[in-house]
Amino acid sequence: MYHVKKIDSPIMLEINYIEENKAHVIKRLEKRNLHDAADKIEQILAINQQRKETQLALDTASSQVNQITKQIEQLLETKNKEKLESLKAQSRALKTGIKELESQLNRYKDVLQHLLYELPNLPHEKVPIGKDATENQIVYQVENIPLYTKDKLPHWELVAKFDIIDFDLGNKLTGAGFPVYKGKGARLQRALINFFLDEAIKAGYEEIQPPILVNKDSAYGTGQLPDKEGQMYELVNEPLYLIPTAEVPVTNLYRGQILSEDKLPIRHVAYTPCFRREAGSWGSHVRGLNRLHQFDKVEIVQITLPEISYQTLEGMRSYVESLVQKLELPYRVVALCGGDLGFTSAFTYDIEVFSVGQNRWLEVSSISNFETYQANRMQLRYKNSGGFKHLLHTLNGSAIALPRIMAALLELNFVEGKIKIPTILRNYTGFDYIS
RNA sequence: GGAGUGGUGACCGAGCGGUUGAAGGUGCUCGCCUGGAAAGCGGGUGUACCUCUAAAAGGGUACCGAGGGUUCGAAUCCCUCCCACUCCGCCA
Repeated sequence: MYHVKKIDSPIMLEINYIEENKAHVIKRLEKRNLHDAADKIEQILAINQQRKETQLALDTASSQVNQITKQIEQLLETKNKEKLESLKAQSRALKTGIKELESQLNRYKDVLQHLLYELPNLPHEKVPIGKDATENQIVYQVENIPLYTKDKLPHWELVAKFDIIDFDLGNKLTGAGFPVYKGKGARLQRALINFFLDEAIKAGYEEIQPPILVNKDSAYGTGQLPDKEGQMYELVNEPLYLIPTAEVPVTNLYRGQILSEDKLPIRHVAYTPCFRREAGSWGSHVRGLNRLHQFDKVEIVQITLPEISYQTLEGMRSYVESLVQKLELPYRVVALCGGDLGFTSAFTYDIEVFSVGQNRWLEVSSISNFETYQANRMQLRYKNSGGFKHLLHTLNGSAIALPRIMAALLELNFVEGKIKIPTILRNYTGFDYIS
């Protein structure tokens, strides 16, 4: 059986913060519309109190045993057998109580760990108030959104017309949500991947090719577990998960590390396929490439000092914007409101491109600052010049997820019966049109 | 799949029942030396939890892959599991 490593420290760090900032924590959690936030926090603190009391009782008893052991050591040479035996008996008697206390303590720790693992990150103060996606705040939008006209086709019609992506073949091989890219469709996708990777490398990100299967420790580290249990594909004969995003393996590269300041910031880019079960989220609005079980994504990850992480977030945002600009796609940037914010994130920007064939915005990138949330779970820290250890901040962003970019790109550039490839991609595709 | 070796601190590496939170080294750090550096010399340098503090200092407990057992006492002995490496086989 696979055993998730129990980590004492992050739990306790976090619990102390909660204890000292109870009102603040509850208020922030309520921003997520977590209505029972106060109850949850009270419950956590109550169990923590019991944990402390048990710890104290256990330490006291253990200390007594240690005292007796020392006395025995001294007595070994004098041959006072009776005294020796009575001390041994005393120690044995204490032992049963110790065992009881130990198992009690472990129970409290387990419960506490579960409760804390199920607590989402605290939203940053700038996160807009709101209950769902409709209340996200648009922070930027291009001025001229292309007009939807009847000659604009949704991408699922275009890809069928030009025979570049085949959903039926995917159904045959695997099932819904696993499309087959063919010919110029495959080449366009590969061109985009290479373009995104090259751009990231130019921007100073180091490329990584991680495993696309990860173990439980990794999935807990970045917070996919326990929150997204059931959303990941899990192997039946090994306790491994197919990654839902490169964020998982790439961030976990640094799990358990104490980095020196001169190594920071860490900047990585990785291209990987991503796998998501998307259980219960299918409907007519997710036709074609809009939602898939397997898709390709280029992901950027940064690990930075806490004091600059929001600057870093802005940098990542403008980097992703530069990509959609170079692809000449109309886009907007939204700040996710409390109700729409992901479980692990403290602040998230979504980049959405306009789909002229569907007359709607499509999310192509999500750029988040997790602050210390993931670092805390992963025990990812740095040592400053004074020798003090602090948790780092982790961030990541899609740069960019392929399917919807592909969809928007095909739809926008379908003019006069053929699809024009954006100038910047032509060196990568080796062709200028799909016709 | 078969056979074997091994998992110790930021890192390398000793220890194989009591004075070991853990030798030695590297790294880091402070001081001396120097015009400055290198070398050299001397000192310091694990983590977490509990307790005590306004805070620090202090006190206690636990931790040598994980879990359990033996013992007054376990890094050291026993059991189970996990992981890594090596050789053979098979295979991209």
